[in-house]
Amino acid sequence: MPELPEVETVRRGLAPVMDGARIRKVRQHRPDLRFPLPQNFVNRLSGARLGVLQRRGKYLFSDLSTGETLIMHLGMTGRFTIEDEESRQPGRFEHTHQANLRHDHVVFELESAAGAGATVTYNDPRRFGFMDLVGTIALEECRHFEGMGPEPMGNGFCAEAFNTALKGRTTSIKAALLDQRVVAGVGNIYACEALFRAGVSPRRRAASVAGRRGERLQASIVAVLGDAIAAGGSTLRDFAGADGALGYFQHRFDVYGREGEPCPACGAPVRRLVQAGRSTFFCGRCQR
DNA sequence: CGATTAACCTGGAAGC
DNA sequence: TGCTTCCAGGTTAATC
Repeated sequence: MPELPEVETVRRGLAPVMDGARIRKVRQHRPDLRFPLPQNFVNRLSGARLGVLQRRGKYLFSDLSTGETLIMHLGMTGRFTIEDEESRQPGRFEHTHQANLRHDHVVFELESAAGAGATVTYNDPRRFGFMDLVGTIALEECRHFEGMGPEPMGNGFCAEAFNTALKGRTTSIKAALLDQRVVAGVGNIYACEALFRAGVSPRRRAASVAGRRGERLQASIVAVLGDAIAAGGSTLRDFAGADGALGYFQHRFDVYGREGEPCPACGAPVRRLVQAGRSTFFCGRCQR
């Protein structure tokens, strides 16, 4: 469920206990998530020291002292909980409402450089998330990262590159934004929000956006993601931000989930349509 | 070849 | 109350 801002918020929440920590033990409660967990997953992790937790698109990853890299994806409903082992107190990265324990699939028991213990639990009811171990040397070419588009908050994402990626595409601009090869990390919510901010119709052919509209849309993507990250990541349904507070950025969505409500810019009712099997929310008057 | 659709799962909300 | 239907922030194999 989480898109780039939420994954970045998760990264920031986990980093204090994961960066540089040693993995004492891993508990694996089932053989698979979306995919089978790697062979000997527990043994390949146990005893390893974690590097710095990083993010690429909607993926989290951390190098290990073993020469492998742990890659994690949250799917739609994946989330992490931190518990402080010594005090038995939930950490600041606790869900607002109790997660169903039967969906706690992987538990990392960690020990910081200072010797403090912490438990990081991965919970995922729908199991669309996954974890993988790949050789660190071949990380860029691994099946998860190969072909992924530029990081929207990085130097590689500029209007020129964005327009180039859109040229020749006959699919809708909405569907193109969801294609991780065009730009990494944008999902259904922020695709809708970026299109609204840019005043671009979600039904427009992607190729027809290249140009002035593409420049505006590229800037809108950066702006809306930046706002969401600054707000601590949006929260919706079963996802809680790093501080556990629900209802953060969700109140600031201009069009997503607001079918029938007035457009914040012109007052016309926000409309909903289905594209590529996903709901699109937009203003038919502001977005052309 | 690119573009769309169906499928993977569970749980919560809405409708009857 | 209980049952049914629809919907959900993602990805990808299968199909058009």
